[in-house]
Amino acid sequence: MMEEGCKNSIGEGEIMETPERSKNSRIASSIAKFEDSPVFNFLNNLSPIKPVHFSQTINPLSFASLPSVFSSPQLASLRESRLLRRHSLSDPSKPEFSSDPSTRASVNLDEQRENLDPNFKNDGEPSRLANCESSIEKSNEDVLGTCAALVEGQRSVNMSEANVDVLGNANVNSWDSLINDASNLLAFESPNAEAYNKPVDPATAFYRSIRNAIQNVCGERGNAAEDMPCQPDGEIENENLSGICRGMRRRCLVYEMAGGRRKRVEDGSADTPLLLTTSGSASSDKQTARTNTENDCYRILPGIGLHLNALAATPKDFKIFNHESSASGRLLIGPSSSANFRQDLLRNYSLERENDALENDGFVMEDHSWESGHVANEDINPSSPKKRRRRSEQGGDGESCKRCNCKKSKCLKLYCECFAAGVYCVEPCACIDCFNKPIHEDVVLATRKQIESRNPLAFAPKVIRTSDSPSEIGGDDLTNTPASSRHKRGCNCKKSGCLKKYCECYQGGVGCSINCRCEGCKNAFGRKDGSCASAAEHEHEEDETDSISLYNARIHDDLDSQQSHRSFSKKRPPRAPFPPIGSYAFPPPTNMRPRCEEEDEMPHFLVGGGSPIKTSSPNKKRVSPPQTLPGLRSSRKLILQSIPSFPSLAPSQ
DNA sequence: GAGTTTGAAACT
DNA sequence: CAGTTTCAAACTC
Repeated sequence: MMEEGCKNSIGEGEIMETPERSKNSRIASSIAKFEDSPVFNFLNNLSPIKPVHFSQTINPLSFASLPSVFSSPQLASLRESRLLRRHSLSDPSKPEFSSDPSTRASVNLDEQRENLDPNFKNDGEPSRLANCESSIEKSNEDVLGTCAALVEGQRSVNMSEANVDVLGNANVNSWDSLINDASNLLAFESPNAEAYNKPVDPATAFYRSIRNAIQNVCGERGNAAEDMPCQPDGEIENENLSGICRGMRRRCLVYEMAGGRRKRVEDGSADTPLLLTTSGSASSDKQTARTNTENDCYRILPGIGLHLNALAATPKDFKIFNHESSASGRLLIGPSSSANFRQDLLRNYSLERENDALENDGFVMEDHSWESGHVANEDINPSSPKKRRRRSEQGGDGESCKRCNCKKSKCLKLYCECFAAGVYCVEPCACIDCFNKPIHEDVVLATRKQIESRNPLAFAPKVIRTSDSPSEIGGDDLTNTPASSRHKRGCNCKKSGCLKKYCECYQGGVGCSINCRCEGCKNAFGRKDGSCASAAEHEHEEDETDSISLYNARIHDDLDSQQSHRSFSKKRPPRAPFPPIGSYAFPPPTNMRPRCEEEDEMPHFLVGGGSPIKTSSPNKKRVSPPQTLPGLRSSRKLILQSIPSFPSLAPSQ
């Protein structure tokens, strides 16, 4: 059907070309004859091409980051110019200029097929092409498998180096090499003629190896591989990989959503890489259909652990993050765009794999890295309709991305959620005079450094796990309750009763502790005085006894699985490294350790002595969030992921 | 959408 | 360290 559709499409394409040559009556006449031919009619009756299929075919890895690549300014302009070129040659009324993406995709498909096989049009051998496409797809799968092996290998490395800075040299080398490979895979599809033609650099070598593999599969096509679908358009300007990387820089913090699907525990999702997805422009992103599905979104995880600042955005949006949205574009603050790019490649690759797992098993363990209390909060405090409305107002599917509205801080203070979360502001932000943008990277980094000099933990997660010190827990079965996590500094609420999101503890989904200086604490997650929830909450609690039991059970299960997973090299790699954040002055000074679920262990420098963290659990009994499973999951997430990783801070603590 | 409330962050 | 101011999110109307 594909080949037929293609044939049909091409036939139409030729027809469509005719108006341009209307001056040539001879040609017009030929075309008229062709249109009247039975073959033409037959072709016309064939089903249209499914552009998506082709898109997937040429996107073997389906990296979620691809969209970003294509949405990068450079490439966007390239695409634009390409469109313009075609436009100048054809009648705007033709399908290829249709606003209908599918139509356009079809045309592009034709065009790419022509590139793929210059003889396609003339010799009319669609079946051969189809075979080749199929083979290419198969080859791509092989490539994907290879990449999977690479990633898996890297995971193993990371597993064995669980406590080693992911950005450490050893890993960096390994990751670099791996990601370079992935980058090359990406280059495979990039319109980057220069990168393609550049001889002998490792990236090119890898790319060519892929090309050769595909060529082998499509052997009969001879040198067709030289004209792969990814073959850059002739008009495309030369761009090196770094250029692509630049296009990848816009990233979204992915805020997972409470209602997200539950990931399979067995797959070690606990260490799901931080899936900081690239977002790119929505339109182009949609072409990477699979990676842009809702399924993907919920697995994309923010890279900031439980930093409350970032967390705040989670409940705020409470929607499955849709990295497809350009509105949600988010660029992590960091000096190395290429590093970010590579990390994204891996993250997105992991995402893809998770996707596969989901599709295959239909059950993927949910990573709640960010929902934590938010989920619960949202449920508990469903004042959210308004919030949701507000968020939707702010940007549709990109809701899950943090957007600030800073007006005076220039987004260079912790007031700014974006800044505090370690991400650059993006278009959807309503900030004014924003300096939290890549172009002001120096300023951003300097400011962050300054803030950190004032408070080294300023960018550290605010909600931390305190269950690592059982002796200080006071017998509380911390592992069973959200109480095992605490706001590291405590809140200072006076009027909200710690029942609104003004309260960072509440917002973080944790109970107040003796660290808190709150007044009239009624925190549903646990009061400062350790008392139980209010009477009303008790009633609610009783109503949900079963839910709480289930909740506790789940927590146990999660913890158990978490424990067991740690010993498995099979486990996913630690959450992908948070892109280097130069401003994170933690030694090593220029790199912020990725906050990964792997590192749930609260660094003792935080748990132990110098930390203001309360390890004691004032609440023997914790009130389960007034929701059942969603809340439970969220709580679990909080426990599992609220662990910051700032080992380098240990000395100061 | 505008205005108010709130508490963290920043400042003194 | 405490008090005050600034700020932006959360919230209300």
